[in-house]
Order: sequence, then structure tokens, then C-alpha cells
Amino acid sequence: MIDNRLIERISVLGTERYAPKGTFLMRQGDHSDHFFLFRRGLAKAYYETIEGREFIKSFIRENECIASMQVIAAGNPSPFNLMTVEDSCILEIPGNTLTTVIEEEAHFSRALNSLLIQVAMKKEQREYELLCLSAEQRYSMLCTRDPELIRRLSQNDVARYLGITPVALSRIRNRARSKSLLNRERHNTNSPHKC
Amino acid sequence: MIDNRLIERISVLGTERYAPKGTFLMRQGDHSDHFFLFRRGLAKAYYETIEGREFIKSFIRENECIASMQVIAAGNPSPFNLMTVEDSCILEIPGNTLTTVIEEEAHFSRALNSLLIQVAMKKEQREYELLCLSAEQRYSMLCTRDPELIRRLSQNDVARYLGITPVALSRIRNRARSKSLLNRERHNTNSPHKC
DNA sequence: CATATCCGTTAACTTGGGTTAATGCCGAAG
DNA sequence: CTTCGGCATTAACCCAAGTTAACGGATATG
Repeated sequence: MIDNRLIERISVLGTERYAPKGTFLMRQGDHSDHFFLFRRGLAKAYYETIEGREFIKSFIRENECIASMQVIAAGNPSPFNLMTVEDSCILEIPGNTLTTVIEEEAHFSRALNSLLIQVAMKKEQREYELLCLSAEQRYSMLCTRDPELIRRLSQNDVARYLGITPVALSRIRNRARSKSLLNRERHNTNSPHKC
Repeated sequence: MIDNRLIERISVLGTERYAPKGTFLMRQGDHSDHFFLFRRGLAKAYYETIEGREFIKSFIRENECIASMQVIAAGNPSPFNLMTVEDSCILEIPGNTLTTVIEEEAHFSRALNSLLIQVAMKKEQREYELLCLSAEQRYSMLCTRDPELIRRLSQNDVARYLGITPVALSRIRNRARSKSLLNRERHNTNSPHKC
């Protein structure tokens, strides 16, 4: 996801860190402005309501990075939690280190540009899916686009990423199952069932 | 929304244009890579499904700008329509003009950075609302945050921005009305009814 | 081994939004 | 003036998802 040369450049600015599954790297309300680059593992960024409901913004994997725009750019407290869902290895860079480097070195600014554009495009896609697609459509799209992610996640977390409850996701999978069974009977195909 | 000095710098690159209400500035599927800066008026950026359903991504007002990331950064066709909903005055800049200027002049790159960060933060907020809030909560949040926008829009367009049908929005408003009536009777307040 | 915990599934019931259609209200065009 | 099209409202009906609860399987822990 992130340019290889950029990774090498950035590496010297931060420290590597091991975080077992379930570790909080950032907490909703924090002002910690760290920038995280994932070497290995998987984490979820999620909003938590006062009643304890959980909504997952995004997942971060190997060679992906995350920071809270709100914290870094606006100085607001982080609006979300960041927690590992697999044992992970992370490069952690203090926010101010990064911003000074970006201001001082032009090629970093250029690199940040393309990174931001990627982020914006991803967000645009996410907005599209949340706005225009039904939960079922979002699920089947995720299944085809990123089956590996689904394998690595619990169904609970998939559901909370899709914006529905685990019960609802179970029902959707059930419906899909009976639909594909029906199709198999009708057309007598024997394609193996996936997802 | 957009820095004043930046506006002046950019102005020389494009041409001003008048577009009456209902004009398409960009069409879903187009490869036109224009960058639009609004001087006056209001437009909606929206997705349209094959069945003709409409989902509004965002609105663009005075001193705000829009371009399709997909077109400019990835060369994809535009995923959305852009149509004025008020008579508007727009500064239109060809995409390649803008990109060459950004590559050649460092301060433009810097300015683009902060613009992209703003975009990303807005999208983050939108993602939060679509993911975590009910339609009713989204509506009341919009009412308090941006009452002016609601005044300028038809209820149809507000509904399609919230991701619901006009019928559903009418019901929500109805519920809110009877709720506030109830409260007025109970506490005998006489605050005027808004939105 | 027994126990506790977490996860996925299923059922029963509620609720919120979609769909369709009818109505009334403009404002624009003829 | 009349007519037409777009908009907001309301009603009736349907369906998808939320909520709660029960159950079974897997895994970890004593």
C-alpha cells in the first residue's frame, strides 16, 4: 500500500515495537499523535459509543499505515481506538518528528501528497459503499475484493466493519448459503461454496 | 474552506464560468479531469444507480472546491455526477494544468497537502456519521451544524444526502415535530420550532 | 477432567426505512 | 386563466436489521 522507498526513509525516524493481539495502540480521546506503520499483523480502528457499541472504521495490515488526522492536523483528541487483532510488529513514529521532517524536506511533502490521495480515494470508496449499498451488497463486495481479510477476522469484527450486528451478518450468510444451494440444485453446478 | 491566497494564485490558471441551476459540470463515467472552485452558488456531487436512484456524496458552496480523485489521481472515469442546484459561478481549471503546476512549484505542493488533509478529515467525519449514526441522528446533526445548507436545499436533496428516501425524511421530521410539541406541552416552554 | 468464555447460529419479536400510491400545494409555462 | 410537473405529506404494506435469549461448539484454564 505504501511506497517501498518511503518506508525505508521513514524507518529511521521511529522505533519498532511488538504488540500482542488485543493491545491498544491508541485510545479514543487520547492526544497521542503517533503515526503507525505496520510491519506484520493486523489491527482495527474503531469507534466506541457510550453504550459500548463498536463500529470499525478500517483495518490496518502489513505495509499499511495509520494516524488520526484529527490529532495530527487539528490537535483534536483521537475519535477512535486502535487495537491489534493479531500479534503485530509496528513501527511507531512521533507525530511532531514526522511533521517537521515533512516541512523541511520537499520530497517528503511530495510523498505525503500521494499518500493522502490514496487515503482520500479509499475513504471515497468507503463512503460510496456505506451510502449506496445494502449490508448484503457490502458483504459480498468485501468477500470478492478481500477474501484474505475475512479469513483473518472474526465474524464479529466483519459485521462491525460492515456497520451491522453479528446476528445480522449470520443471517445474511445464511440467506446467501440457501440461495447458492438453490442455484446448485437448479443448474446442477458444483462450484465449491466460498466465504 | 479554501485558503484565500491559494484562491488568488489558482485563479489565473482557469476560466470563470456561469452555470444556471441544473447544469451538469461533470457526468458519471466522464474522463473530464477538471478542478472546480465555486465562487457563488451551490452544487451536488452524487452517484446514480442504473435504476435511477440517487445518492448525494457532498455539496459544494462558495469558496469550496471539488474534483474527482478517481479521475485526477488514478485516471479512472468519474464515479459521480456534479450538478448545480443553484445558479452558480465557477472557476474551472483543467486537471493537467493543475498537476504540472503542483509538480513544478513547491508551495503549491504544500498547499495541496493542507487541502487534502481537509478533504480527508471531512470524509472521516462523513464516514463516522454513515457508520455510527441513525438517519434521525444524522438529520438532527445536520440541522444544528449547517442550518443554512438545509434552507438552500430541497428536502429531496437533504434526504438523498442522508442516504434515505424523501418519504423517510418526511416521517423523521414528523416524529421530531410531535416530539417537540409534546415537550412544549409538558414543560410549557415556548421555544420556536426550527428545521 | 470440569468449568468458563467466546463465538456463531437460530428463533421470536420489534422497529425503522423502502415502496407505492394518493393528495394537496405551489410555481412555471402555455 | 388553465395545465402541468415537481415537491412535501400521509397511509398501507413489506422487509431488513436490531434486540434479546437460548443453544452448541471450540478453546483455554483451573
